[in-house]
Amino acid sequence: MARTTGSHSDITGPKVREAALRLFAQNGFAAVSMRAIASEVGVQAGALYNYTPDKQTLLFNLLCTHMEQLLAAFSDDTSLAPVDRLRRFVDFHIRFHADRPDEVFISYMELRNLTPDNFGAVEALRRQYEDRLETILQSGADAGDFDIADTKIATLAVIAMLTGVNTWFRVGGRLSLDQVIAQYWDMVRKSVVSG
Amino acid sequence: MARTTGSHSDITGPKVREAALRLFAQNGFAAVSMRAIASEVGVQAGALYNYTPDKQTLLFNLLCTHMEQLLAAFSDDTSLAPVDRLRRFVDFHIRFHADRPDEVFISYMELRNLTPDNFGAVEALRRQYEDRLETILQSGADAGDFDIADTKIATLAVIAMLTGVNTWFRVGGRLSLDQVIAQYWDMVRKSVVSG
DNA sequence: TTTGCCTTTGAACGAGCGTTCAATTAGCGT
DNA sequence: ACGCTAATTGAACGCTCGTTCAAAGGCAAA
Repeated sequence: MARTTGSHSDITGPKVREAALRLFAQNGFAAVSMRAIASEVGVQAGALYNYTPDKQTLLFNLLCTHMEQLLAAFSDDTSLAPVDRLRRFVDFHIRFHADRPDEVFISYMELRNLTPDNFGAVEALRRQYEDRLETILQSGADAGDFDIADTKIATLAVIAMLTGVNTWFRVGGRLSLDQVIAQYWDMVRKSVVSG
Repeated sequence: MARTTGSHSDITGPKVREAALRLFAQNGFAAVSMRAIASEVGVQAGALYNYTPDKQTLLFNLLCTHMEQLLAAFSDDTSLAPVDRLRRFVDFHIRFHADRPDEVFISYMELRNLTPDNFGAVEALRRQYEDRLETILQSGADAGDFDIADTKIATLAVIAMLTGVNTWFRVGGRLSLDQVIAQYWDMVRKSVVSG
């Protein structure tokens, strides 16, 4: 049985993941050494291997956890009108991603550093998230509320547009998050509603 | 005077840049060794240093060249109506980027591997390109053709949406490039025109 | 106080890294 | 045919990499 009181494991474990997340986001997976992560945590490199079998798995767990939290955090409300479901999605997506810039960054930048198996697992989670939006767009198209030539393309277009916020938005900048969300919602709504 | 006929320099030089571009796009700058590039070209690693002072400059030149070609390739026609100028921009952006997936990829993924000076230079070029679009949006807003709360945000939103095409579009896929452009133009137009 | 396990250290491993450079090759101008 | 020089080789430099592991440390239970 693992020790609880006085165990460093419960402290060091999260610190390892936090340091890896920050450093991967800042410098890129390939450019961050295990020694650099260990130094950030305050231990020697060898100690990291109590918390991850290897560097690859460390990255994979960060990406997987992020995607799972993303999926768990959004719940569609199919009783609403499609336009309101879409509004909720836009609001959620921008807020959730603005809260987690590092996780979002590595989720887009470090996919190629995953082994094929790990990449497949993360891709499947991402596709699940995209499907949530596509379902909303399809509902609106079926109801005649939306005018969309191809819902798959519209899904990817909207997500790309919304996720782009993360490349420039900073808390305390010229615009508040609410202002940003308002404008993006205006653009997204107009881009899909029937003309 | 450099030799021309029979000189390997004129052959090896471009081959080095092409190999570096492909490998950087495929595996990431940090994960590609000079020996890997040399092997792709068919020379030893030392020979690369006839064509670049170092690995960093090799990356910088690829990004710089790409941005300069992008700026040189698009010319706005201010005599057209704003909506037509915007249509031309959307068409150009998607086509130009779809033609150069590797260049676009490294231009977004490898910015952080540039030294601060080199990063600044590439960023300045990128901002120039963004300004081209913002000018168009501003003209349309001034003329009352567009309804845009903040032209800077709209600029970034549109570019993010359009550049997102590169993450999934493949020649020979379900949709032709013309079909893709048509739908993106429809969405972009609706997202900015007066409602 | 002793026992026993969890945690960490610190050294070591083989490998690969970017870069340099003297020596060699090979082809053009003469 | 020869000399010149651009182009390339191949070895070497010092360094960092991910990972392993025997040894040591430290805390809880007995």
